[in-house]
Amino acid sequence: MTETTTPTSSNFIRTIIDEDNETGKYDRRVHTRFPPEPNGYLHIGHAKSINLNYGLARDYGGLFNLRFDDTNPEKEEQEYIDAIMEDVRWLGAEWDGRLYHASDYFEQLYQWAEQLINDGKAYVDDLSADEIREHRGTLTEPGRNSPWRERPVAENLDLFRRMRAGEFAEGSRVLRAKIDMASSFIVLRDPVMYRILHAPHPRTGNAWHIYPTYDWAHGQSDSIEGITHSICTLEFENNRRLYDWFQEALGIRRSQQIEFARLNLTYTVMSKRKLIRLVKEGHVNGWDDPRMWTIRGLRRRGYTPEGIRNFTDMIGVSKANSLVDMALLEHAVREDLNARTPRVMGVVEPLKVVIENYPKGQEEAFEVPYYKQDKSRTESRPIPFSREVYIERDDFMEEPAKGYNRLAPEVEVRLMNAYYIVCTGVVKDAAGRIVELRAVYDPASRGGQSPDNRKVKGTIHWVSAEHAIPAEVRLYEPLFAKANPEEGVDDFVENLNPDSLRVVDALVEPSLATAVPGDKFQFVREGYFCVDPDTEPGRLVFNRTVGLKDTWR
RNA sequence: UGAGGGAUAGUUUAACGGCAGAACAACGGACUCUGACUCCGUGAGUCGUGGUUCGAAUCCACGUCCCUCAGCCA
Repeated sequence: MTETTTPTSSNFIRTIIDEDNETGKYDRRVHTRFPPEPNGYLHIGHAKSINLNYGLARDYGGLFNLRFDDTNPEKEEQEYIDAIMEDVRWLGAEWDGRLYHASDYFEQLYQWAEQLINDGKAYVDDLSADEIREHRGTLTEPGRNSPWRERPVAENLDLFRRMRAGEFAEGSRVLRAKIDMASSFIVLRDPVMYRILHAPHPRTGNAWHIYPTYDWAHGQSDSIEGITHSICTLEFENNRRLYDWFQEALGIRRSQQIEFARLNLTYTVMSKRKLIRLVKEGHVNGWDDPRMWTIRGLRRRGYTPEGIRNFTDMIGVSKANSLVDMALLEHAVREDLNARTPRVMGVVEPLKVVIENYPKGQEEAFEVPYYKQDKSRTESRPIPFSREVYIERDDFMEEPAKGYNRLAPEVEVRLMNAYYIVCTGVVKDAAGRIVELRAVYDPASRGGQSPDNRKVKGTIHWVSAEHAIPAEVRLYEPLFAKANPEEGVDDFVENLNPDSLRVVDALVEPSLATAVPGDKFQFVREGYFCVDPDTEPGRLVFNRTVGLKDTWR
């Protein structure tokens, strides 16, 4: 019941794998990987990739690796490595001991580079970064060969070894593949394989003074690990030619790169740079702010791995650029939460109701099941009732609109699981604001059903004033006011939604006193809520994960 | 404007020469001690123009529009 699955529909990648299995291209092996660079936190877009790669391995009886693409020590940190592992694990992707780092292969990569030099397929270039750019040409004009392109093998070898030994200054030389300066694929115009960086690496320390570039490291790492289908995003389509060139030039085990469209979601931005700005400039309270679509943010907000998996299954995979409606994500998580959460009562914006004919000092309790949606579950708890209760401010209208079937003067409604009440009076303050309601109840309707079977228009939730416990409730709206945060402004932060967070003082039923961070509930008629880690003894804090669908209002 | 990719309901996708289907969203109804859930129903689509074919979203040609590439980032 907690596992809500949508059957994974076919997609172009599965079609490719099916064909490969038919032709025996990889001996019917399927081996995928998720290759994050440890320079930031994972977000919902990464979840798409993780679920895709892991799901493929799982469904085809294959293997899934987690591999850190740690080729740039200037940007990468151990802190991110730890956080990423935690998030991948939480999402449910199991790498079963196959945790690797591109840095594990630095020595092998170095040996292969020497092989390419010996084969006349790589050379040390003394040009500066600016000069290399000038020689590269443009989209419409071919590049020019570097004057160092025809260096003898022995000299290349000597220079490359000394680069490794740390003899040269950063930027003074690079190792380049010797391909074709006139190629229409700019990535093939003698791409850089190694740059000199006198920076300590989180894993290899000071062992290296040269570091491989992405293009040089990635395909070879795939080959070493026996990856069959190396899935990445669309912007690497041109790089595939280089990916193939390196594996062919080396004569090593082949793997194939397949590109898919990255996730774009309404009301969000996905670029690392922009995510970092949101955090660094304090527009949100950290990477795990529940308004963020980072894995940590979603987790804190109350999203579940199953809900996220639902979502990634629903959106599918293709090569067309797209913008997914946030409503899909919300639907996916509601579906999961609906199945798994206990139903409790919490009043988000309380309005007191005094039941005048209920004896002062009297109290009673109603035993109410937690899981009305799941007949296999029988847990329940007592909910206390007394003369004064709080109901939702929204559940009363002094002059009810047409079609409104909640409480109003002279109108009878059911207090869920308790009694029928009729509103008999409205108390206002000097400013005319309603501060309290008077009502009478029907003792014969105990439990929420009247012997005469008369119907009431509505059923509303409540808490006993005397027994309810206060809770801070954080209500969220999208972080941006526009579905496309870039729309109509120079800088996306101008589209930040000033009302993305609203904090209210709520009252919840006493059974919630023992709730601990991470616990999830449906506050009946209000939405799904999750206990926030800010909770301390005596101070309950809830996040509203997502509201219920509402066909009224 | 060199090269590489892409275009199917409002959104995301399926269909691989043979009935254009689903989910989300919208709308209507049934049910209901959650205006939820569930169920039923409605509207809504092949970028354009030609061609091949008994038959085209699918194959071909020519267009249009969108995305990517000129980091010693990934």
